[in-house]
Amino acid sequence: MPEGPSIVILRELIEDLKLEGTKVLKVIGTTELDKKRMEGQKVLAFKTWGKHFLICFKGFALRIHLMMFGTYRINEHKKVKPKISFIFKDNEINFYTCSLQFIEDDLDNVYDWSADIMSKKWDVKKTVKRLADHNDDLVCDVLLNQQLFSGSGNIIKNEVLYQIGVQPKSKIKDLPLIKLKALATHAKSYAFDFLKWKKEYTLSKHWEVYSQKICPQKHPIKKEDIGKNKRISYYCETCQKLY
DNA sequence: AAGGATGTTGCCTG
DNA sequence: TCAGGCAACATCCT
Repeated sequence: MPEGPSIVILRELIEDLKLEGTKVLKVIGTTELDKKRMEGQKVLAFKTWGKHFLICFKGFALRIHLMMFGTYRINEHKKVKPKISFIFKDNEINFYTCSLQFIEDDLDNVYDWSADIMSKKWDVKKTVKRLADHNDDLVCDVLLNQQLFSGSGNIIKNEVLYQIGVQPKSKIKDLPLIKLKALATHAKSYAFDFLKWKKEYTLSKHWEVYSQKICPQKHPIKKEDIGKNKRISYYCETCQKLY
């Protein structure tokens, strides 16, 4: 379900309901969090930061993270009980298998909005500069680093590395500047292609390496657990260079 | 139809 | 003491 673009789709769907400024009438669900706290409160805004979906109330916000298996339903529900459900006058929003957390601080203190690849504030030049602090990191790890590429996940990581012709095990310090720029540029452009394809239900048709057995050039694809978190990297040893 | 995976946290161990 | 490893969470597609 969730890489940054999927969360943007969720936000857009909810924005269409025009619920900002209206009150939550009831909050139910299996979560242990204080649901009463949100009842009768006006939603000031729905925001996203990378994979985080944020419901803003006066003085606090609820952070919803769909993790690996999270789902939601808008004005529908699944058979299983929701983790949390927001009942409005004419609408209901249900979230399943997600991680929930209240944020008490001002969101501007908590989040660097410019780190979100889906944000207008996200910037190639600035990201390339920031990469200088990650010289010893593998390129596959920086693409999962939510402080640098917030919203990027394993699909975006693998597809971007194929697009720029770089193997996941390459270290940042070994990449020529042009590849660092390509890394940042393609991360952003692929995230927006992801958004477009996801809306068309054609995302998986566009995968060139992720979950594939051969690359577009008909070479075999390697599948290997690489990096700090041992996430799966799919890559082509021929089309992608090891620096 | 069993196995794997779009993610993150926090505990345990050496 | 701290970094690394790994379980836990829980669902759906292949």
